Amino acid sequence: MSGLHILTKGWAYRLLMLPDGRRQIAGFLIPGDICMTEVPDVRLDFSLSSLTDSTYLHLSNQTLDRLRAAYPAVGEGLAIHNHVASAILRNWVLNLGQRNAFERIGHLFCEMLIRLRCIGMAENDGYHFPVTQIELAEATGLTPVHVNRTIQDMRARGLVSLQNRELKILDFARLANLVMFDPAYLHPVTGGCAQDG
Amino acid sequence: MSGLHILTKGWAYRLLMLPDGRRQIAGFLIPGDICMTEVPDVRLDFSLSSLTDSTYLHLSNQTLDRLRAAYPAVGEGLAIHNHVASAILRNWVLNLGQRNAFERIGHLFCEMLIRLRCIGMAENDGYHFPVTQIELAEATGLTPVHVNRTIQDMRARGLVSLQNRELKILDFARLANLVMFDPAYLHPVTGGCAQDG
DNA sequence: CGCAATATTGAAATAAGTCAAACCGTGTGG
DNA sequence: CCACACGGTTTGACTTATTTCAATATTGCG
Repeated sequence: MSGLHILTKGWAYRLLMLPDGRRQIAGFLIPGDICMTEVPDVRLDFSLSSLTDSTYLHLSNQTLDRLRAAYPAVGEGLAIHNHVASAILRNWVLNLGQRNAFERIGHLFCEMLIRLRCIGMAENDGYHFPVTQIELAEATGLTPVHVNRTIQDMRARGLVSLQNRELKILDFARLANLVMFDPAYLHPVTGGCAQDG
Repeated sequence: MSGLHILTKGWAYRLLMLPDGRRQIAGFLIPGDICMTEVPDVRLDFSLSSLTDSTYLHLSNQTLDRLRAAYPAVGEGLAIHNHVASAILRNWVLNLGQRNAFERIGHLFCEMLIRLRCIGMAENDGYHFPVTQIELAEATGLTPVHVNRTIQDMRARGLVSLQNRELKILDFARLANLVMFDPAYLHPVTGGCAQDG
C-alpha cells in the first residue's frame, strides 16, 4: 500500500459530482478518519471538502511501513478501519436504496452520534453538527425542501432538536428503532466506544 | 491484513437487508473480484449470493504474505483493486442518490460491460447478464414493475436488447452519454481493458 | 445596517410505488 | 402429450412520496 491522509481535526465530506452538476455527498469524515489513501496511477473519483476548520496528517509510505513493523497492531487497526469504512459506505447504499426520507436522515443522525461518541465528541446524545440542510440533502439524495420538512416532522415528534448547528437526539431509543439503526456495522462497540484488545 | 476470498467463476452479489425484509444489492461480483476480506473480530454486515454456478479461491494470511514478499506487484495490485472496489461502491451511492431509474439501470449496464470486457467475458457490447428484473430492482432501489417499464423504454429507443439473460448494448455511445457513464473510476483503462505496467 | 446564505412555507407537478391480474416459457408428473 | 405449477415478465389503473417552483422568513456577519 501507500501513504495515507488522516483527518485530525474538524469535519469534512467526500463529494461526487455528475457532469451536469448534480452533487452527492458520499460520506462525512470526522477526526481519526482516513480521508484518502495514495495509490499510484489511480485517478481520484471524489473530492474532499471541509465543513469546519480542519487539519490533516499525512503518513508517507515509509513512515507507515516503519510504524507497521514496530507496532503490529497498527496494521491490524488499519485493516479494521478499512473494513468499517466500507461497511459505512455499504450502509449508505442501503440507506439511499431502501430507506425513505425520514429513515435516511434519522439514520445519519444516529450513525454520527455513535461515531462521534467513539472519539469523545458527543455528550448526552447531543453533538455539534456543522452540516447545512442543503448539504444534508446532498448526502441523502433528497431536496433541501424535503429535508426541511422531514426535520420539522422529527422535531414535532419530539425526536430531535436542531438549531445553530447543534443537534440533540431527544429520544435515541425511539429514533433508532424507527429508522432501524443497528450500530453493529460500525464495529463491535460497547456503550458507543470502540473496545480495542 | 488477513485472508481473502476471490470469486474465480460465475456471478455473485453482495446483499444488505433491513430487519423488516427490505433488500438492497450493494454490488455485483464477477471473476477476479475479491468478495470478502477476513478481518479478525469484525462481524460481516452483508451476505453473498451466487447468481450462477460459481467457484471461489481462498488465500490464507500466510499464503498472501508469501505472495506479497515474492512478487511486490501483488501488494500493489491488491491496493489498486481495493481502491477500484471503493470507487465502484461510491459510484453506486452516486447512482442511487442522484440518478433516475433510466440512468441507474443504464449506468449499471455500461459498468458491467466494461468490467466484463476487462476479464474477457464480453464481446461486441453484449454479455451474459444472469440477473432477474427483481434482482435488478433490488440493486437499483426501484420496484420490479418500474424496472420492467424502464427496460422497455430502453428497448423502444433502440438502446439495448435483453432476453434470455443475454444483454446487448445496441448503441453504447448514446447510452453512455444519456446516463453519464464515464469509465474512469473503474481504473485507467484502454479500450475497456486494464493496462498493467 | 444590509447583504448573502440559509431556513421555512405553500401549491402544483411528477417520478416512482402499489396492487392486481394476465402472460409466458419451461419443466414435471400423471 | 397434455395440464398444471412455478418463476419471471408484462400490462393497467390508481396512489403517494418526493420534487419543483416560487415566495417569504430568518440568521450570521462584514
